[in-house]
Amino acid sequence: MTSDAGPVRPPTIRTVAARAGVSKSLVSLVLQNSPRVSEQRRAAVLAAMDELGYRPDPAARSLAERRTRTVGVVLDDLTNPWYVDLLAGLRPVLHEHGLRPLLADGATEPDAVAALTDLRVDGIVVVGTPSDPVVEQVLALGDVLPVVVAGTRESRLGTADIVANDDDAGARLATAHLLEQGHRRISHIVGRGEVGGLRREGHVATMRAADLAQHCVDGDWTEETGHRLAHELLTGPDRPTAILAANDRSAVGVLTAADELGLAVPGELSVVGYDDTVLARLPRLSLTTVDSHIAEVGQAAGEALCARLAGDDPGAPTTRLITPALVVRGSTGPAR
Amino acid sequence: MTSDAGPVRPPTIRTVAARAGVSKSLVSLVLQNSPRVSEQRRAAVLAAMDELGYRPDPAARSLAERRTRTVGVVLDDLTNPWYVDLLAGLRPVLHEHGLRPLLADGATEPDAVAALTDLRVDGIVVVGTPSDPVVEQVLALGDVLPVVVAGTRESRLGTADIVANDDDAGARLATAHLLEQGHRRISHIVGRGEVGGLRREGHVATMRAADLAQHCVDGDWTEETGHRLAHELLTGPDRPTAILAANDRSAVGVLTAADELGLAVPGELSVVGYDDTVLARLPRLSLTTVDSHIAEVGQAAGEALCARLAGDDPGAPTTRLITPALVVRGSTGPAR
DNA sequence: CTGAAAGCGCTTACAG
DNA sequence: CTGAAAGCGCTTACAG
Repeated sequence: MTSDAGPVRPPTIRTVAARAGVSKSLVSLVLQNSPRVSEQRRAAVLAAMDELGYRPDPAARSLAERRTRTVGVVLDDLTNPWYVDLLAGLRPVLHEHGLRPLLADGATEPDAVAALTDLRVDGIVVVGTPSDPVVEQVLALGDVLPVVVAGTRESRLGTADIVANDDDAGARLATAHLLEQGHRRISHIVGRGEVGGLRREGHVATMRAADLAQHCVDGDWTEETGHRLAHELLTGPDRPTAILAANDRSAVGVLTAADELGLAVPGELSVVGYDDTVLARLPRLSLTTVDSHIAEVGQAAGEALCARLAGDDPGAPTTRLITPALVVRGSTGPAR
Repeated sequence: MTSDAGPVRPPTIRTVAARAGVSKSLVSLVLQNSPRVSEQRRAAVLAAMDELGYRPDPAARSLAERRTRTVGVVLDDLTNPWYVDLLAGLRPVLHEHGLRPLLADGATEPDAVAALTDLRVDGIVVVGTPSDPVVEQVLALGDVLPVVVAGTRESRLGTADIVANDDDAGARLATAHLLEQGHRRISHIVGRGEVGGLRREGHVATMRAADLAQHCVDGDWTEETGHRLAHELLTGPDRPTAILAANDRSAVGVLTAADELGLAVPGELSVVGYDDTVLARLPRLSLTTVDSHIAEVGQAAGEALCARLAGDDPGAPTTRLITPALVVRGSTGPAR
């Protein structure tokens, strides 16, 4: 027969103190690795903690410390592997610094940033192109909270540190690759926002340097739009021999259009994506693309935020660009 | 010139009480929608909150309430779209009940469950086939915390509620579809764990009912293994005319093997996956598969957990199975 | 090097 | 219907 004392409460510093024969404060000092504790008592306290299975209560700690050791991460769409890969780089950095990520979906939840500040996060990482409400709320934050933008250069967020892939350079790599393969009629399906603009600039500059006409059409990052635009491009006059899509998802739409039209890839059409997502790596797609080293972007973003939180970097907002790399697969070949 | 009063502290119930001219406790009662507050004072308090932009501090609330309104979600691999889709169903349910999910990676972090209990989560959802350490830790929990297993039937976790796709039924649907197409030599690439076993059973039972020989080979859910096993099957004696893979990822490996061997799909080989992930929907793959209605599984799991937390269901562990549906695409066709 | 006390911002009985 | 008080489990000056 067990006594009916209700649910057992987990041990507290008080329990630990009693067991170790010291005061509550001493336990707290041990918890924080304070040097002002004798080795003997420290050992006694640690032993007591171990025996009792003591674990500090995060809520109590947050309340007393006036910080939560959590970081808000605003993202758009976890379905997009791009975000998942970036998180894979960000998460370990936060973990090493004793911080936990709290995810919020900026697309479905317009008040994502407000929701995070309600949770008293210590800082915020905005991942990818932020929606207008997100930008507004971040600006409204002023500088009460450190904010880092990861994965996109967002000029409206002037007070935030920025870590992004060098989209301009990536688009240059991709375009140069197509030129080397002898392509001259190259179309570019542009992406939205500043990232889309930067990729277009890199493409256009490279085409111009080669004295070639540029042909850009406005897309929106989605497979559907890539599909539709590619269909138009491939059935119109002066059919391009190569299409540079703003990202892998658009490129997948391009492949679909080519398949439907019976155009061999890369025999009759070369296709390049951007991001090197899992899609690009599928053997059936085998998409030439640009690896944006997105996990590295996430890692650098985490480091930037931790530096701000540590307070050792009170300087002006920084921008750090990660250099991308071309990944040649089966969707590109010589122009014929 | 602004006064240098340090960082402004957010308003507390004390601030609100002062502004509304009431006591702290009254503010707290309003916060909890208590009926024992006069309309007039309630209005005054709400107005004060609004003017001050008051938001309750979750840490303080957690500490006083002795619960955190958070739910630990143990998963294996966010890279797998299956998990993301399940989360999409789970998240809204938790949200409606004022709960927040805290994600933990059971694969990379062996102590995931312990980490979550350290955070004082109110309950736990184990998603997918749990690793051995996860099972051990959940069992060690006893019944101090409600646990729901989502997406797999895990017999070792006898005290937990279970919500899963009816894998047996799904495998029957898939196999029946192949039989209808006239296939007689069908191989099955089995998945690991209980889910793999259930899918195999459904397949085997259907084959047996049709008086056909079964041919199962052990896989492990991955593309690589699917690829390797399919290669063996397709180059061996008595080449199957159809392969049922345990999941979409394995099926992608099968497609790759078929492509390499120059076997037309579905002309010379029909391929079926399971899960209806984004992979299956790619036009270039166009994979016939079984939709496990995984978002619905996530939703039901959330509801089960909330019921436990509400305490209105102190009964024995429940098991709820979601009925899957066949999705016919381009990777299956008549046997020739 | 150690301890007693105040405080973090809430909720919850308990009196009135 | 309302208020004063104690308490949740921790940290942080402040004395010794």
